[in-house]
Amino acid sequence: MKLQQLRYIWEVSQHDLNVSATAESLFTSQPGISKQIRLLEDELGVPIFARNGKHLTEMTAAGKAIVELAGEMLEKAENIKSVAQEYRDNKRGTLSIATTHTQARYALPRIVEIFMKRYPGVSLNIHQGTPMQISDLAARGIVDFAIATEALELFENLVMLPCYEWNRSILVRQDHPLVNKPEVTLYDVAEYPLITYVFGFTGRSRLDEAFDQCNLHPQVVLTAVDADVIKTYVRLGLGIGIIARMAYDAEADKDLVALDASNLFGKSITFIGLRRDKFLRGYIYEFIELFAPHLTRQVIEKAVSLRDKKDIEALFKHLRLPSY
Amino acid sequence: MKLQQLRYIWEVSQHDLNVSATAESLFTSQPGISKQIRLLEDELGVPIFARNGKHLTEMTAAGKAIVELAGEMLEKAENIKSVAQEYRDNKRGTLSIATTHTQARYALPRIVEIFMKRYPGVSLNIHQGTPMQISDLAARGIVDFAIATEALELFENLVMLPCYEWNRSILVRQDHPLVNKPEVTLYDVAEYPLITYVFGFTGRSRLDEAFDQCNLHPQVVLTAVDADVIKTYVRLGLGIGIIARMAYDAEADKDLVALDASNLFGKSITFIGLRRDKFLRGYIYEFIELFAPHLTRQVIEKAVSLRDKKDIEALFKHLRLPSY
DNA sequence: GTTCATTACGGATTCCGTAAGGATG
DNA sequence: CATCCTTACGGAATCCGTAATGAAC
Repeated sequence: MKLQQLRYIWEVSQHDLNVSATAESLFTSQPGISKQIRLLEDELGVPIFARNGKHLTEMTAAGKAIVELAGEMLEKAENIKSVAQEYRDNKRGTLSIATTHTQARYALPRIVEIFMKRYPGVSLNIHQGTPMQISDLAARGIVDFAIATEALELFENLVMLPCYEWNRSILVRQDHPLVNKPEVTLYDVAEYPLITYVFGFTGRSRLDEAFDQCNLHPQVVLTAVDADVIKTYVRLGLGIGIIARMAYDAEADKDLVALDASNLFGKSITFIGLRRDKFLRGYIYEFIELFAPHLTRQVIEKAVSLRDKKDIEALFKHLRLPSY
Repeated sequence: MKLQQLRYIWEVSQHDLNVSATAESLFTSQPGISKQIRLLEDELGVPIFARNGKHLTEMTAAGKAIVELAGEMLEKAENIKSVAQEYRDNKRGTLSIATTHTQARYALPRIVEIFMKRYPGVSLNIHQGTPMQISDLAARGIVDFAIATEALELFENLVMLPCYEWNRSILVRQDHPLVNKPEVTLYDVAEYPLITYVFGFTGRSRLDEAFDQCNLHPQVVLTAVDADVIKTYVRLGLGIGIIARMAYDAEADKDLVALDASNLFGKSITFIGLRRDKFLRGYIYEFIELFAPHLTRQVIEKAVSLRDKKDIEALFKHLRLPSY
C-alpha cells in the first residue's frame, strides 16, 4: 500500500470515477493511475471500484470504506506537511480563505492589509463563491477556512465559530419619499419595488422571514449576489435596496441614503467554518483573531476539540459578539 | 513522503530512538532506515530527530507532532487492510485478545470453544499479562482488545465496556473452623493468615479497601497472580484464600470449601478495553457479544462513537450486568 | 573497543510515461 | 466514432542490501 495509490483512489472517487479526468487534474498519465489502482486492489484482495467492461461504474461497499479511510490519511499527510512548514519557518506559507463577495469586499480588506504587513511571506489566497461552494471548499480541506453567513451548518465536519452579528440598511436615492419619513416600517418598505440579495446569499432568508411574518409580499424586481450591483440599480431608480449595513460606504455612496433597518429584520451572524481535523498554522490563528478578536487561539482550540455541535454553541452562548 | 518512511520514524520513536534495534525488529537493514529518515527530513525541511554526532538523542518538537500524526496514519492503514480482509472473507482472519490469567483460565474457555466452532478460519491469539501490560497492548493497537478488571482506565484512548460484575469467595480446607460458622465476618477473616492476589491483579484493591475501612490489618502470607497458585497453598494449610468466585470449580476443588464473601467486599467489574479508532471485524463483534450478551454490535458502535468518558458511563448506567 | 549512525555503491524493483488494444454507448 | 480503461513495454528513479567510514560512550 502506497500513499500514492491511496491518493489515486481518493481522487478518482472525487472525479466521478473518471480516471482520465483524474489523471489530467493530477498532471500524470491515465494508465499510471489505472495500473496503481489495480495493484492496490490486488494487494488488498478486494475490488475498490466496480467495472462494467472497461468503465468504472461505481464503488464497492469495501471501496467506500477504504476510500474514506484513505481520505483521512491524506488529510493527515497534509497536516504533517503543515507542521513541518510551521516549524521550518512560521512566517512563510499559504493562507487560503473561501468567502462571499460581501466579506471579501467589505469585511476583509482592513484585516488583510494588517495581516499582509505582519506576514509578508505568507501568500494569501482568497476564493470567492456562493455560500455552498465556499462551505464545500472548507469541508473538503481545499481552503483553510470559510467565512460566510449561510450554508456552513450543512457540513458535518465544519466547526462554526461566530464572528460578528450585523444588521441591514434600506438604500434609497436622496430624492426618495422614504428619506423624509421619521420612522420607516416594514409596510412602508413593502410599498416599493425591492432590490436585494439572491436567495442563499448574505442572509437573504431573514428578509423573507420578516415579510412573511407580516403577511407582506413585496415585489422584488432584481436580486444580485453583491451590494455593488444592488447599488447600481438603486441609483438608476429601479427600486429601493436592502443591503448589509457594512456594505454602505459613507464616502463612496454619499449620493445614496442608508436608512437603518435593524429593527425591521432580525440580525444575522457571520461565521468562520473550520474543518475539525485540519492543522492550523500559527498565523492562521492570528488572522482569525484579527478578524474576530474574541476568537483567540485558546478559544479556537477548545471549540475544535469539542465533538458535539451543542457544546460548541454553548461555548459561545454568553459571548457578546461585535455588531455592525 | 512515503508510508514506509512514516513507519520508520514511528518505529524508531517506539524503540528508544535506536535505529539498529528498530531495523532488527523490522527485519531490514539499518542503513536503509537511516537513509529513508534522512530523505523524509530533507523533504519536509525539518529535522525529526535531534542528533549528537551520530547518535539520535531526542525528538524535536516538530518531530513529536509529526510522529504522532504518522502513528495515526499507520493506524488507518491497518484499518484499510482489516476492511479489505473483512470484505474478502468475513470468516477468516485473526483475533488477538490480551487478558489476565483469571479471564483466560475461568471466563474465556467456554466462549472460545463456541467461537472456534463458529469461525474455524479465524486464528485466535490470546496474550496473557499483567493488567498494565495488556492494557498497553490494547492501547497500542497490537491486540484487538483487552479484558481486565484493572488498569484499563489509565489509557486515554481505550473505550471501556463493562462485561460482568463478580464477587469473591473465601477458600478454606474442609477441616477449617470457619466452615462451621453460620456467618463469616471481616473480623473472622482477618484472624487468619491470608493468601490472595498480588496488588494490581483481579480486584485486589477492593480487598484492601474493605479491610482498611474496618481498620483491620490481616496478615497476608502469600500473594499470587492467579487462583491456581492460591488454591495450592490453601491446600497446604498455609492460610485461607480469597479468590474470585468464578475461580472455584465445584468439581476439581471439591476438597476445598468456598464461602460466599460477596457481602464482605465490594463487587468488582470486568471490562473490555477497546481502542477507539480501530476497525473491528464482524466476528470480533460476535465474540464480544458471546462474552457479554448486552454488548451488541449496535451498543459497541454507539459507545465507541462517544467522545466523552462520562457519556459512555451514562450509556451503561442503567444496565443490569450479569453477576458471578 | 564496542555501539551506533552515516556514506558509498551496485543490483533489483518499482514507477511512470508513450503507444497500442479493446470495450462501451 | 468518440470516450474511456487496460495491457505492453522501455527508460528513469527509487529502494534496499552489503561494505566501509567515523563519531560517541
